[in-house]
Amino acid sequence: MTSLQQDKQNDLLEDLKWRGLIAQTTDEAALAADLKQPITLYLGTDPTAPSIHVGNLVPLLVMRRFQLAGHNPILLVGGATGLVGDPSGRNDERSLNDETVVAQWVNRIKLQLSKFMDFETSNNPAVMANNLDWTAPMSTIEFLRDIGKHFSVNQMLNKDSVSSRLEKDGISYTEFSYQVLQSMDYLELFRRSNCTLQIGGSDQWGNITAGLDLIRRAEGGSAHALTVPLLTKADGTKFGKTAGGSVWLDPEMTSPYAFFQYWLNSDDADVIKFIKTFSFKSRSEIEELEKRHSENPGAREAHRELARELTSLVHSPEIAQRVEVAARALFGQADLAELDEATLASAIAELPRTTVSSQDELPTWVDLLAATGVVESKSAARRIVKESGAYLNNEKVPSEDFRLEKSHFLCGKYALLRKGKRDLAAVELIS
RNA sequence: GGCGGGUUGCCCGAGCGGCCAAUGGGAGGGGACUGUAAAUCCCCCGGCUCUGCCUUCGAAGGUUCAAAUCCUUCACCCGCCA
Repeated sequence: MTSLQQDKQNDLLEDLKWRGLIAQTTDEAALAADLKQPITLYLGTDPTAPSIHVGNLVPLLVMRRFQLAGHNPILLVGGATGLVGDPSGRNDERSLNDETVVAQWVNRIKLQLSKFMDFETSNNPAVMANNLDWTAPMSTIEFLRDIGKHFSVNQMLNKDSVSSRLEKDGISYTEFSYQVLQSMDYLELFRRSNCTLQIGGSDQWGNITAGLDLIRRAEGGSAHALTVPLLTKADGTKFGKTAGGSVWLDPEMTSPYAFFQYWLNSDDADVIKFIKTFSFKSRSEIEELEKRHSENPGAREAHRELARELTSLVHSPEIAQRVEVAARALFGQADLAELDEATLASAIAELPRTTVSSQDELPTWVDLLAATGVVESKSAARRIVKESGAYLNNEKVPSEDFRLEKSHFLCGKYALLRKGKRDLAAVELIS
């Protein structure tokens, strides 16, 4: 090993700590010692939706930091556990998803996860795994004799994810068993790949340590756990959620424009924490940004950097560039009439939009806004006008029955609808 | 299997025959102030062909001039007993 690599590995835990990315670990000194050599570690993600969201990104990027430091990452997708449902962090029973649906989600999520890790490097390429591969073939008898025998129900009941549910509406046997399945994964990867570290969100602590117990009982082996804190926001609302739901990585589910805007609109009080969590900038770069941010938060330099870096990472640098230019063009400062058609077209491409035919009588502003899907109903659109939050090409819409005219279309083609300060949509006029 | 309690709008939760599109809180939305922040204050928050009309209070029937509110059946959830 080169001395450079050695430095990197020694710095890893320190760097994670500084970034606030460690909630809990098993014996930290022992972990630090083990990390002096490349180790194999894994992160599991269950397919509970067709896409992962920004919350899933937190431990995923920690995995990336481990790979950059020379360790061997295994990304596990929960083809089996996703069929069962993790009770952790939930106060009610999940509804079961259809097997074929979960299988589709597994494939989509694999694809998404793979973007964040290097599978090609000769040193320590990332590996993908699916726990369905070893869970599905196992018989009930094997499960009960070889695995179940190592679990004490008393201990299982004491896990927070179970006990909190027992105090409320109860828990099914299915979800109660979840911790056993996840433990089997860790055991399997320990045996197969000498995987000795599992990473997860802090709600996974119970499931991970259950795995450590299983490894000890079944193999007499020892391994580590490292959890990442649940990311919180200063205003107490959930990280990664907007009015419309989660912020997804799939561009069909959350447009890159909306993705960029999510970060750009971060609370001042959160932005540095987010940068530490997600950014691959160096410590000194981040400290410099933090200084500039506290001197002049209104300039939003840190916000902008965060939005750029993450949109580049998740989508692409080209897309990041495009949505930023679009936002600049559309956000008020510039006179819309002065934008050339190409700029306008590419900016509008990022927005929710609808089309109207120039043959027909042009609809009202209310009808059009509803058609773009920015509001749920025409009543909602009317309310916006009534409350004077409605704009057409940055000019206030005067009345509920305000109808568009041909002259409103910039370059003869596009009209920009706005609801409130920052919710934009577009109308395209087609012949 | 028996007995009891419950199922109300995005969430929590009042209402318990007419005054109910349904109190209150949270979330969400618009405005003012700002910086496409936060906090604060004001307003809104089922739908529509919108001074009126239509559809909602687990589902389906019924009683009544009138039901979220009463009755019947069904479904699901929770508790206690077997």
